[in-house]
Amino acid sequence: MAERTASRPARTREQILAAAEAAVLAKGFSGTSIDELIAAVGISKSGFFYHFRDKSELARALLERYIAEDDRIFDALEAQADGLSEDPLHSFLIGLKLLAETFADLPEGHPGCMVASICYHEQLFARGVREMNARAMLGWRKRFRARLDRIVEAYPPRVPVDLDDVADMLSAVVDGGIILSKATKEPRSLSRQVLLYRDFIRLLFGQP
Amino acid sequence: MAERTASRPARTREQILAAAEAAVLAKGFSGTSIDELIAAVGISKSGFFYHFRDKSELARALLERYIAEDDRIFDALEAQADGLSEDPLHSFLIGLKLLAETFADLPEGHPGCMVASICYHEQLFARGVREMNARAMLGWRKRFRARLDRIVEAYPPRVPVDLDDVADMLSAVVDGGIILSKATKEPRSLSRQVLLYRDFIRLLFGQP
DNA sequence: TGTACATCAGTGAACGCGCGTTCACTGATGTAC
DNA sequence: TGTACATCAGTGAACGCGCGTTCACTGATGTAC
Repeated sequence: MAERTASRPARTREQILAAAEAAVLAKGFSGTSIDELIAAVGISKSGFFYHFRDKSELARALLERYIAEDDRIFDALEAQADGLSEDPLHSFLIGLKLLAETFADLPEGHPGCMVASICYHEQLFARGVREMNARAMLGWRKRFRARLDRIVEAYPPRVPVDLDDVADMLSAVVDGGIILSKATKEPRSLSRQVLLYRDFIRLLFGQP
Repeated sequence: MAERTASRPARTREQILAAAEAAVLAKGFSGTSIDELIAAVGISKSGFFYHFRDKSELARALLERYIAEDDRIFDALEAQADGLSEDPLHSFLIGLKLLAETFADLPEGHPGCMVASICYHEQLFARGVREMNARAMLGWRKRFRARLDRIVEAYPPRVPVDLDDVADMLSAVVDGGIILSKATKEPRSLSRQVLLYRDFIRLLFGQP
């Protein structure tokens, strides 16, 4: 019975962040109270303020954690795809397929994108948080753009496109697909949207 | 000087809704207080509760108004596009171009999609609001799907696709494009994403 | 090996402000006869 | 045309609860000598 208090090192902070992420994605930042977080984790209110100076520091940490985790996932997916094909187009297409499968494997559907949630709360946060959000989005652009640059060397696009826009479109389709899935309560929609983006890439760079 | 109180029929309700929409899209629903709305409109708190039983009725009215306005905009765009071409594919492509221009004409960028905002607050609202959200999204699917059905009669798609997914993709690209624009603070991104979706449609149904 | 001190990871109680909501009331306009 | 009543579009004051935040304190573990 004392296990709940035992064997709990600095993992409390991580538990707070996990509870906060789920709550914020489901109810928004202002809709999430510190009281409900400490109830979920099993600490006192002062325990929360030991880990975070104030609520806005929680927002910062939440976004930081989300971006790092997201980057980790993309790194792993890209490495896996690159191991399956040396051709830049095929590797990208494989990566998209893997991404779609990752999304399809979430039984309850994707819980939501923290970057998107913060976009719809932007006026609540200090400039630092909004800049972090922008950097994350631009980081994904850069990541996907690098792959597109290698693709166009071998496969000229069949219509003129701005490669930054094509890179951005993956972020847009994922964020939009999440909203589509959430609104319609059809968890599968998200992965189907990613596969449609994959069709676009195939049509755009595929041989005529 | 008394003009502020004069000539103000049932327009107060509309002013409350306009102020609420802007605030909710910028700060989230819980982050928007009734106090700030009545300050913006210039009425007392009881004046607010004369128009809305409670705050959750405001959410319902906000979503209802947003969906109606959105439908009105799409009706107008489609009518305009249909006036410019009788061919279903060309008309759809024209409509997408007009939509992109509409977005490009918003100097501050798109203020946000109420359906998306509510998705990221879903646990806050009663079932009725969430169902309204789902119906709105499915309504857009039906609207765009009807156009795609007419397109495939004349232009067989060059790769096999589910037309509901292709219809959904427009909603996803718009919602995702809004988030992309908001996060990066690049208002033009949204209309560029719509034009990329247009490229996809052209590639998908265009002659080889 | 023992003692002194520092740090870590919290507890418990209190505070005060802002929030959504209620209630009795009101002046202006509309309608019936 | 005048009077009685009803409805519309609010006002003003009060309430109480939940929220984020602060502050003094604490027991367990780590480190220096």
